[in-house]
Amino acid sequence: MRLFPLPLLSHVRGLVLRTPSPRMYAVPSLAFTNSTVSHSDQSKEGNFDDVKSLELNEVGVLRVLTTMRDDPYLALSFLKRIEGNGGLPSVSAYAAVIRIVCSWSLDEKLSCLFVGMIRKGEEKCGFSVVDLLNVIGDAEEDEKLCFLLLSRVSSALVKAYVEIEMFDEAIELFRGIEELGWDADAYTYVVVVNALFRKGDSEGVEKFLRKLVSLETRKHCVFYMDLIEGLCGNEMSRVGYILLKPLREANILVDESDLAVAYGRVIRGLCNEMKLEEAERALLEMEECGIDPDVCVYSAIIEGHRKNMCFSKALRFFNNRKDLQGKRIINPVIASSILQCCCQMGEFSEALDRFVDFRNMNIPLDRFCYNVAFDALIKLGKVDKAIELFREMTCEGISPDVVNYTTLIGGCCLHGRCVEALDLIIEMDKEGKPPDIVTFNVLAGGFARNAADASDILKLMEDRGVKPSSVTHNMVIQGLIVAGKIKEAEALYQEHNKSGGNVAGIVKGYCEAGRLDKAFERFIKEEFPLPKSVYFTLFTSLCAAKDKNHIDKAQKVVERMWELGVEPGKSMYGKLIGAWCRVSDVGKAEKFLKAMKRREITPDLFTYTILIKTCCRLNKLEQADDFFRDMKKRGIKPDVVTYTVLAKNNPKIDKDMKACDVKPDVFYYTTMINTYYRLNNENKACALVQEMKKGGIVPDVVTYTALIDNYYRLNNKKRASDIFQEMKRRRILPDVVTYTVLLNHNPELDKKKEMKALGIKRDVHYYTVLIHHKCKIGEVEEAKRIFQEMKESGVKPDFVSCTALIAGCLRNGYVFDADKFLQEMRENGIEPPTETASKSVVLHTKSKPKRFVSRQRSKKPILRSSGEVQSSLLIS
DNA sequence: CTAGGGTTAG
Repeated sequence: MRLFPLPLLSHVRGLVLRTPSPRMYAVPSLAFTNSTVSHSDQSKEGNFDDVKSLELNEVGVLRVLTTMRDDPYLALSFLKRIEGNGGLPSVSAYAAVIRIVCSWSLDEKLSCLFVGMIRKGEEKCGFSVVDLLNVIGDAEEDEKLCFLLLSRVSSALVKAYVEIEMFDEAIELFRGIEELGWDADAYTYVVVVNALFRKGDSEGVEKFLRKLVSLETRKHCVFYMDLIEGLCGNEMSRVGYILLKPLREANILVDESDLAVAYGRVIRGLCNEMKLEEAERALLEMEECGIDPDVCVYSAIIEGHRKNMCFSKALRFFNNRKDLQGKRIINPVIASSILQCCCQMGEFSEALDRFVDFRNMNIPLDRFCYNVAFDALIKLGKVDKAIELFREMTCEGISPDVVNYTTLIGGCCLHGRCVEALDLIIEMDKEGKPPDIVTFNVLAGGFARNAADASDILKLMEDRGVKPSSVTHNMVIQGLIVAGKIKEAEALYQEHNKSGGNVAGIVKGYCEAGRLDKAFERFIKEEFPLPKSVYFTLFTSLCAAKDKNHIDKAQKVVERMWELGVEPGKSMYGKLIGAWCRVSDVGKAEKFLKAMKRREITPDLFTYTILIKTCCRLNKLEQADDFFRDMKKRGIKPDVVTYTVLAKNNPKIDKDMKACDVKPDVFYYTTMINTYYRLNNENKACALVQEMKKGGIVPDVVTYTALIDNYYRLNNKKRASDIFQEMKRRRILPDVVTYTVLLNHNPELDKKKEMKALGIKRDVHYYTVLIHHKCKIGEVEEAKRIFQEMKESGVKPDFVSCTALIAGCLRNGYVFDADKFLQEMRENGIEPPTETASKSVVLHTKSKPKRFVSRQRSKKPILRSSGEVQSSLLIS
């Protein structure tokens, strides 16, 4: 942790204003005679080489140092040089240098000096730190000056101790300073808090802070502002946050704007440290005190969530803030964060809608916002619109920069519009914003993947003096493979792979082209370590695949990295185990886990949680328990997520969780409550609802939906609809699942309009309930129509929905339709059902593919074969 | 280098 520099503090204290010239090693030989040195002599000649031979006596050294009063760097190097030559500067020499350095406010240098001294040790120095302080003190006659000097020196010493992690010494020394009534500045306090913090002494921190705001030791407002700045600038925003409340209550920050600044700083600090929950809490607190947060606070929180990959949290925050909806205070920074969130979630149309909204609200938008917007258009395949928007931006007076152009050029290339891409390059030249290497790389790669001649672009680059790099070649090679031009890719590879960096393009190209086996084949042949991104791309593609064969290969990638001594990223282990879990092969996962342990790699919380979840899903409860014990044994503390997974099968785990001081949240309670209802223990479930509310945890849509579902299951329609009303009263909007539950228990009530009004799209679950119901009451035509409607609205049928329809057709004698849909299902390679919801189906469909094949081959009348299918499908 | 949790359908 770096404590320096603290620019604001230095500034406030009026430091660093006088900066001596950084002249370091030009040193006069005259210094070694006992005569006085004049400044004009200093640069004349020589160095300190004669120090050893000269046997400078103490008086001599001191006298020389006196002449260096105006040049602290010179004094420092003089001292260093004496030491370097095996000399032993006296305590007085040190004292003299320190006084010089101090008078120039070079606090950092001072600390360095102390660090060196402490490292060297008392023995080797010939004096102790206390000796030194005494000498320094004695040499200053003016009491007031002495006071100041010692304060500053001890502060630097405290800092030095912290820097070499001698926390106790630092704290002790600081207490000494306090007792003597010396004046330590805010910066020193920051250092001491840092020491306590790093020692893990949270009680000490609190005590320290309490004292700091107590009446006897109260300081000036500026001090506290500096303190907060220092804490937040050094990753101790939490401490800064703790400080706010007492400061406010003791009315120390009288000026409201100071309080606003302090809160703002703490919130921004918390966001930087990714402590978003606390940041939001601080924001609430701030508002409760009647302080208006400024726009930077909002953008910090939104951007913090985004960087944390919590996109929906960012959006939720934005949507729920009234003042942000009041449009008044949205600035381009917030706007671009929000747009980017949408894009990173893959919601490109949403991003565009919001962009348009922003624009209609007359919010000033900058080229960052525009860039996200036309990138979104490109991702949606609307290149023309993207170009249009690009032009509009220019009309709005924002002239595009190289990045804007590059985005657009990449977009053109991605959609096969190389000519336009090239036109844009020409335009860039005309506008005096010549393309850089990134632009050219994008263009060359884009040409290649569109089967255009990328070598033209390479030539163009050369002519321009932009030298193609290995990145360029990789992008072209990758593009060629994507375009299916394997031979050309290989040729280019042969030509440029001298440094060995271009397999990347080959492997990535095959990955992108979906030819994972080919990619793996090339990869495994390489004898030498590859760039990390290659391992990662290949590994990720293999992991994402559905069959075990590919996951096996993903594992080989990791093993290869081990062999070659390339450190796989931490996340790769967890991802691989996650992949094995996804295909329900806990055996393989466990085997790999053992290999990890042999390498002394401890699986992390995520990994254990995935394993436990999978075991629970597969009903291997003892094994889940084994993992649970194992993680505890290894000192990995299960968190609320782990407990949620366990609670699904074993609600009694609640005791253990509370014993471990893990706080339940709304997810956890929802699971628990649901589990107890399923176990027919309504009392316990109700008790939990109360406990949750008492604990200040607010039930959300999911909780309410679960409650509604469970009361319908208990045949208590009244209670179910009461809960639905309560939910509405609390302004918690139902979602598609809520409506699915309602529909499932009241199949006649398709609340199509109501949903539309709320902007809720019907999903595959919802349609399935509809289809199933229509089939059940014999309205197969209607079911077919709904199935069609579903497809037309862009909702992909899945295994369950198809099965429902086919079964319904068969049951009602629509044999031809059943066959038609069956075939359609096969053609679409319908994904197998996922997760627990369809566990029973998985079990029953294991033998299904065979039957499908035999049916196809036999070409016998549909009736018979459908009968076969029927037997496997109609198990309820 | 975006890995883990809650509610719904046959």
